[in-house]
Amino acid sequence: MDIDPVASEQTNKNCNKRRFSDEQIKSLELMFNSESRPGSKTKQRIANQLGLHPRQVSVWFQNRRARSKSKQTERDYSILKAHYDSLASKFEVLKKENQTLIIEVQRLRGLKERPKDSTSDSAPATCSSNGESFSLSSPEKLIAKPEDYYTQDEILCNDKFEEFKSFEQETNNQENFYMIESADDSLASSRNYSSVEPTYLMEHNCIPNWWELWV
Amino acid sequence: MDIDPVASEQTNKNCNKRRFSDEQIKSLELMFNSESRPGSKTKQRIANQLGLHPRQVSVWFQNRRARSKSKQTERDYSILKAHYDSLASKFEVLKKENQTLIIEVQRLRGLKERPKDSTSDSAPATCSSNGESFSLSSPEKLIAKPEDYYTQDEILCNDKFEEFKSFEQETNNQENFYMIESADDSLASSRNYSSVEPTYLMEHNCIPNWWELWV
DNA sequence: TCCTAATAAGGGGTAAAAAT
DNA sequence: ATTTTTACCCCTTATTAGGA
Repeated sequence: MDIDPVASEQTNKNCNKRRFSDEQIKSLELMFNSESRPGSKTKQRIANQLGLHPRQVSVWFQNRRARSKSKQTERDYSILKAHYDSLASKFEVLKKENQTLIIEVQRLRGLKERPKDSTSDSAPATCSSNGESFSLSSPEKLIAKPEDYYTQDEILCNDKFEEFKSFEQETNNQENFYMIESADDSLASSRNYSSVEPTYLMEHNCIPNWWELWV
Repeated sequence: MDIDPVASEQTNKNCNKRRFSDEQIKSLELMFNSESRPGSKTKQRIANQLGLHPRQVSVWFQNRRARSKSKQTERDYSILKAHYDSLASKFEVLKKENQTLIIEVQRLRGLKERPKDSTSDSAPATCSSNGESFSLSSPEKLIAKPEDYYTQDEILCNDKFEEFKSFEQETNNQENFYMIESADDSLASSRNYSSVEPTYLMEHNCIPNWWELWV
């Protein structure tokens, strides 16, 4: 009833899902690169060339387009993530500079109002080198800044993404570094780090991940 | 050798591509919500309940998991984008504050060294509003950033990034505003602040970011 | 009638359990 | 210890429903 046997060596009658040969795939990919949406006649030509039904060629291009699109979503993610990381880095730099400026302002004000003071030697208190102390909690404590909160918040989220997007992990120990400052309850959701399933999907672990909770 | 148990491999006589009924789908979805990877016996039970081959149930769950995973990527994207936006907004706030601080420092220094100065008359002179370059070079020029390497070639071809780009661009205006004060690095980079020792700020631009260390 | 989105199913590859 | 079975992943082919 269905498929005509025109160009089919393989019985296409039943849903024989034989993969196309490597050459066929190669040619199709080549055509796809030059034109992802060929017209009917082009498809017909391709079909004749490769010994496929025009219908198969059509379907192949459709599927190929869909595949391309879905792959692009992943690429979008990593690009956006790169931008996020970059921005986070800049954020940190800016924050440190901000701290420096605050200290400088204090120093200058001290100079202005008092002859000299040793308030400026408190500069590099917590923002020392190594990675863990990154999220130094509010170095601007000198002058109460309303922005103090966003450090942990942002960084934590960033790490969450690191966690659940990395395909191979094995490094579950770095959670400590933000746990240090997450002593308060505001980060209760971090319990999920232990259940983030590194291998593609959740295993027998039936705990839903945090991002699944609001679908 | 053949598999008699539940999930018999018996090829469906014909490729019944009929979609499952809405009821079947509904039940399956319900089961999936409670358990995305049912065991054989569960699948058998479901199959019996819904009048499907165990094989079909198995396949359905597999496909459903795959679907879930790919949707997850999209959700990750929007979550990440939300975080990006949030961080960007905080970045802007911080930047404005930074500018205020710079002006204040200038004012204080002016007070100290000269009787008076009008350094605070910086107006948004150059609000360039041209379009597409997301990786506009500016916002962080005040401190040389190694992350500037991501250039627009990765960005183009992304329709998803349209909003993203436009946001970046819209935040650009204030950057220019800020740049006025920091056109030369004499003020912007805290390097010149004599009292505070800010070398830790920008000496190691090429150090990988802390979150890159364990990706 | 073209398309896209969703989806059922085939088939290869693989890891771990079960059987030899 | 090896082979076989089983279950699952990934990717693919094909079908169906619906939109412009």
